[in-house]
Formats: sequence, C-alpha cells, structure tokens
Amino acid sequence: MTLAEAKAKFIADWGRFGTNWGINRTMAQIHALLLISPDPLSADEVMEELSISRGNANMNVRELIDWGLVQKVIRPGERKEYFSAEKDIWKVARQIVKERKKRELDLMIPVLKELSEVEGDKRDKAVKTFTDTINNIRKFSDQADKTLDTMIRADEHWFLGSLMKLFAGKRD
Amino acid sequence: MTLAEAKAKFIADWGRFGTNWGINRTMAQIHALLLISPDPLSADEVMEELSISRGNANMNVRELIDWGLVQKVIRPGERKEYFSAEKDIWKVARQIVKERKKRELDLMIPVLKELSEVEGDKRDKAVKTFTDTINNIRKFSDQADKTLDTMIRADEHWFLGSLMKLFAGKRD
DNA sequence: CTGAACTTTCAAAACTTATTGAAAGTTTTA
DNA sequence: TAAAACTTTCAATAAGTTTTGAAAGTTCAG
Repeated sequence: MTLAEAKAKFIADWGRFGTNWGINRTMAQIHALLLISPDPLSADEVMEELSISRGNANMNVRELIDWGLVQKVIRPGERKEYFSAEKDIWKVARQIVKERKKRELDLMIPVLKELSEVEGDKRDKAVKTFTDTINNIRKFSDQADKTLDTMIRADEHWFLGSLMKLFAGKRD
Repeated sequence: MTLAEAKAKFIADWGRFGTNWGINRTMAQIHALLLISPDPLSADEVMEELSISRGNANMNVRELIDWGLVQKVIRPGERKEYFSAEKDIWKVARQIVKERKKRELDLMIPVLKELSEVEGDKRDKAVKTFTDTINNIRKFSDQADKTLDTMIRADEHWFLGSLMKLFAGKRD
C-alpha cells in the first residue's frame, strides 16, 4: 500500500469509527487528517484534502478545538490560521474521557439523585424495583466517576503499568 | 416526585443519554422501561407505555436481545412473549463493553496492522509521521484490548475493589 | 481609514436514520 | 386443518443531522 492509499484508508476508517461513538464523520476525518500530518494545516488545505466546504471545515475544526484535541497555530508573518492535532494517543484518549465525563456523567449524577428521592411506599413492588434500580445505577455511576477522575489525572506509564500488573495475576 | 413522574423522567433521560452513545432513543427507552419494571412486559405493554408502533417495538426489543441486555420470557400457558432486562448494572456495563469491543475494537486492530505496513522511505517526514501515529494507536489499542478482556471476565467486587485500592494511594 | 485576506454564521438543501403500519409469516389451539 | 393469536418484515414516510455556500463579520497592512 502506498502512503496516499494508506492515508485515504485511515481517514475513511477513522471517520466511520467516529460515527459509532456519536462523533460526526467529518469531525473524525479532520482529526485523522491532522493526526497524520507532519505539519499544521490551514482551513483551505483541510477543505481541499477532504473535499468539504469552508463552512463544514470551520465548524468541525472549531468543535475539535472545543474538545481539546486540536490547536490553532499562528505562524509569524502569516495571516492564515493553521491547525494541528495532539499526536499522543494516550493524551487524546484522556482528553476524550475528560470531556465526555463532563458532558454526560457529571450531568447524570444529580438527575439520579433526584430520581432516587421518589415518594411512595417501599412495600409497593413497583416503587421498590424503581428505587433499587436507580440506586444500583447511582452506585455504579459514583464508582465510575471516581475511577474516571483518577484516570484523567494519571500519567500513561503509571496507569497502564499498574493496571497490567494488577491484571497479570488474574487471567484464567 | 410521584412514581409515575419519576418513571417518565427516567425513561426520557435514559433515552437522551443513549443517543450520546450511538444507541437509538427508542432502544434506550425500552431498556429503561424494562429496567424499572418489576415484571416482564409484553410487546403490547411496551408499545402502550412508550407510545410507539408495533414494528418499532419489535425491532428495538430484538436489538436489545442481540446485545444480551434483554431476555424473552415465556409464561406457561400463555401465547404472548414477555421481555425482561438484566437489572444488575455491573453486568449490563460488562455486556455493553463486551459487545462494543467485538463490534469495534476487534475490527479495528487488523486494519491498523495493515496500515502500519505502508511502503515508503522512513526518512520521508510524511511517511514517518504516518507510521509513528499508526503505531502509537496500535500500541494503545492492543493495551485497551487486553484491559477490556480482563474487565469482561472480572467480577464486580474484585474489579472495583482492586481498582479502588490501586487508585487510593495515587490521588493528588 | 480602506480594502484585501481571511474567518464565521446560518438558512436552505442533501443526506442519514428512525418510525410507522399494513401485509406476510409463524405458531398454537380447537 | 382452519382460524385465531401473535410476531416479523419492509416500503413509504417522517424526523433528525450534516453540509453547503453565499453573505456578514473581523483583522490587519498600507
């Protein structure tokens, strides 16, 4: 496979993969393109490489910046803005976990608390099943909250090293 | 909040939450409904509670069964099929991880291997950046693959207990 | 200032995905 | 075996999401 073919395949696959995770195809493709670019790219270069419109490029680059995955690069003496992606995948993964936690889990936890305070007689089977389920989800969420916070703070070597050592003795 | 209000809110929120994760709203709502039902529900009850069509109910219940989150329950002496959801959230989470891994990571790993075999001169900056990025992703994916396999096999108590103990000394 | 170079916005159009409901299929009962 | 009870399918349609591109906005050199 030539570099050009490999690039095209990586961009297409990363884009398809992204859609499974609620990220839009173009956003994932721009991310892929920037991941494999040795140098920062301008909006025009992104448009050209992916055959997308200016508005689309702008919107999705902005969203990648919001997610903390891409940065603007200003080159001295140039008007144009350039964009470059964080290349260390461990940092990328941590950043994604951090943002999703903020946008999802952190919003869900107070909702679960509210739901757990439903009124009604615990001897009523419907009430009991409801509160048991919500409390089960709450316990899980609180645990996930703590675990993810720790992961977000961890550095790669420590995290993978410890986890692997931990798991090593537990295989069946 | 009354039970009826709480149920409605939980179903709506779980549904909204699901769409963030590439699960369709109806599927997540049916899952929510079954999670909080003390007894298995029939297709008609699901249709009625969520105001959805028969086809929609059937399709999404089937998908929940495919994901291993819901089971058919046959009651002696009754024609109708009933459906009930696994209520233990740790099992639900493990099942989801297992299925997503199968549908996503397991498909991605061979693609990354193929991409890492791109031809070209390593002294070419474009080639080097490409292969470095792909190899970085491969290393991460291989690690994730192993970690997830172990998690899938782990039982709740062991996993959370060990992980928490591990993390306990590492807070800042 | 002014105008060129560039970025951002947003309404309309294209595309994608989910839902309906009636018809077809299957199983059970009598 | 026939009809009732139930489940599944799928083409049409509705709903939701993404993309376009032209217009508006911003910045900066001269």
